[in-house]
Amino acid sequence: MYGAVVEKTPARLTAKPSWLITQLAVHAHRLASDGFGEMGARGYHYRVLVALEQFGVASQAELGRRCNMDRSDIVATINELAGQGLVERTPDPDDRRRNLVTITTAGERHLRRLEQTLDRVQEDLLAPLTSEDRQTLTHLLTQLLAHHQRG
Amino acid sequence: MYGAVVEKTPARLTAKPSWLITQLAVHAHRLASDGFGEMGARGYHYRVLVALEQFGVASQAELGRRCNMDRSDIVATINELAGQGLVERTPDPDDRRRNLVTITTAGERHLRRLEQTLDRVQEDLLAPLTSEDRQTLTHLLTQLLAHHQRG
DNA sequence: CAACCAATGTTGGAGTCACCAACGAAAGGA
DNA sequence: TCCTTTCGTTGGTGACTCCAACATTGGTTG
Repeated sequence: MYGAVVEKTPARLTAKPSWLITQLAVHAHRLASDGFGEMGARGYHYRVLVALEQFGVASQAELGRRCNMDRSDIVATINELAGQGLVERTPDPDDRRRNLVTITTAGERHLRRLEQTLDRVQEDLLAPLTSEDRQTLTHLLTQLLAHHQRG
Repeated sequence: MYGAVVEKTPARLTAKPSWLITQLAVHAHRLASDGFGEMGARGYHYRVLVALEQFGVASQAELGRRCNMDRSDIVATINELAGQGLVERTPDPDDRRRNLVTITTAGERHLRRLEQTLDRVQEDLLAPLTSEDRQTLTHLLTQLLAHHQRG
């Protein structure tokens, strides 16, 4: 009984924060994708809906900046969301370059369901941590992210 | 002077650990990819080389388990590494299903350079944190990752 | 006003990473 | 011997990130 020899991944890897972060991101992404996928959505959809619900009508370029998404990816996302009747895209009368994107009531309803799914994901993701540890982790990550979004 | 109106991303997003982790992973990945890219490598190459150097000769399936990679992605990676003379692939005489993959001295040299690049990445990534905070973060992330790789 | 520059939406692509289904060959256990 | 598992391989898919180019429009400056 030597115990199952679960193949060990190199310590050189597991010691590196970049490894820990990216691998954990894989799990986070999988959890979220599974949940979103069940309702025909994906991460991009959620991001845009949240931004719309939080700040109201916005141009596509604004949405891109707020959600950390490329303009071209916004186009595709809005196409999909509009196709499902979750947002509406109308030309801005004050600036004919822009489109104004609004969330519909169906979109808000959809967002609420996505939100619930994502809350469960957070729970799963942080399951082994005490609430104090979760707070510490969130604080450290926030610090790091803030630093990298400016510099 | 209202200050630059840097478009704010929704608090609903920035409060979620899954958002923080995945966005930070984006930065980590970008930093690492930039460094690796300058020497014609990518993450998969590094992972495999580290595993080989740490545990010696291994079959492709073993490498996949150690590096958290799909068997099919191992094939492509070994093809590329072998094409550059960084690893060698030879059939296992004791098990004719397997290939034995060995790192070459050129591979070890290449790995050392990748390692240096990645060390700089860790520095960049964690720049704003004290060494104590870094330790805390590493500990928390390790806990989480361990949990999600079993369950 | 004219010339220039910046922003916007859009198209069409790229690369990385993760993952899946299927296959033949080979090994191992019942 | 059958049955199952493992292995390497091929050939995909999807999500996310990012880039280059273009025409249209807005704003600014000479």
